[in-house]
Amino acid sequence: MRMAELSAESGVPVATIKYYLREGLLPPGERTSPNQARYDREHVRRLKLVRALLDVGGLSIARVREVLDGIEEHDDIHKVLGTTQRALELTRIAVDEPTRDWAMDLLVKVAEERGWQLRPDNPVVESAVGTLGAFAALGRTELVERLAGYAELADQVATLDLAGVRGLPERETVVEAAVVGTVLGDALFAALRRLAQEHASATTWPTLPGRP
Amino acid sequence: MRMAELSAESGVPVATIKYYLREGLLPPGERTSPNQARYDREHVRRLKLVRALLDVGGLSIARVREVLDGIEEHDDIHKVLGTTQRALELTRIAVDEPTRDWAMDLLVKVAEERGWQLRPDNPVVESAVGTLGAFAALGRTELVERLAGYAELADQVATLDLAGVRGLPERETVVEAAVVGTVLGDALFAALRRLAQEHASATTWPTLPGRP
DNA sequence: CATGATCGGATAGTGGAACTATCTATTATG
DNA sequence: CATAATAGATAGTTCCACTATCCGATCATG
Repeated sequence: MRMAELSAESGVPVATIKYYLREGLLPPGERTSPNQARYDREHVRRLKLVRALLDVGGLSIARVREVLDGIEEHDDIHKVLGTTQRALELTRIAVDEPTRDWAMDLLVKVAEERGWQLRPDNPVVESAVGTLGAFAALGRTELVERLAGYAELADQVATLDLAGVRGLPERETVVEAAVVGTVLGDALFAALRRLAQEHASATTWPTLPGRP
Repeated sequence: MRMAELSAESGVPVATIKYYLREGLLPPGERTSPNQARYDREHVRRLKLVRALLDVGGLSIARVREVLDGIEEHDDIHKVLGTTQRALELTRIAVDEPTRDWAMDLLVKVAEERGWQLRPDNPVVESAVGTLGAFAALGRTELVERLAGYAELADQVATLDLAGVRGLPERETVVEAAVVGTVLGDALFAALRRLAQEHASATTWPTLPGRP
């Protein structure tokens, strides 16, 4: 397979493929002569993965490279997932000290309840605290009453997530499935949640009208 | 309150506030003379909302404007939520016809199971189909077996979401709470899901090592 | 009431990200 | 052998979210 075919197969323009090659998102093709190369299904597959991470996952080029490098090294699934989670760089919002402390306390309490262990260097903890802080800054503190409920549901979702990667044949498959599941999983669940919200909203307020 | 104080209060630079004013993300202050204006707590609050939508929600300036305009008009909570969901513009990925059909069939089946009604002009449906298509393109079709499970959990999450906005005093509060909940809720649940995944992963593969 | 800081508003500039286009020298193909 | 495609290098483009600079008016202070 040559460049033009790879482009046609994947739907990615030639110039863009060259850009991804330069950026290290796509391994170079197999050389057939000093300035010619050949590509295969693996390249098509990788290209689809890159587009999914970019378009669906909303990652930047630099983050995609980090994730892919993590898959490549694949010495420990936890490390790969750690890299992936870091690459997703959820939230980074500034919040004042008291709000931050409030949010951290809240999270610690819920985590204890669920048996989660929070390591302070975990960027996900930062994200969660930042998001909780943003809620608080907007006056939505009644969230507290529901947080434990969300945490319990998150546990159930995570169990389903794990079921999806358990029992896969090869370890590289496991790693890649975990990455895909992590990145695309958010987008999928968010969409399902919207549909469910619409349904719930329509049944709760069948024809809630204009002003009170 | 004048510009400098508004900036100090919100942590947003003066130049940026002016930019938001130009872009219509922040209503103009109350005129005290032809070229002076005064701002109040509402402006601080709005500014925090804007930053949350930008930083946590990851919306673009243009999308934030759409959402805010939706809140302003607030004639029907469903319309506001519709605008918000459109503004979140989840996924937009190209997928070939057969894959698309497969994904749509799958989604329709699950929606019927749950009593959700899918209107074809709903952009969320587009998102869901695109994401499912991306999974399929990457060979992760075993997702099918778990989709109904995710949908059920999405229903439960949505029920919790609704509980958070029900019983709020004023209707503008309801609308704003719904918007905040929709945008920040994704970020929060994604973070919780990560923490839960780490927990589940650590207990499933306590010390899963290098290569097989 | 003078004067220096701050203001609103207009306009222009900046830096990063993700491509996209052009060029050159080579290689493949009918 | 003529035409087209290729790899690789470099430069250019577009969009976005700011950021900086000016200007003339206004405020706050002594």
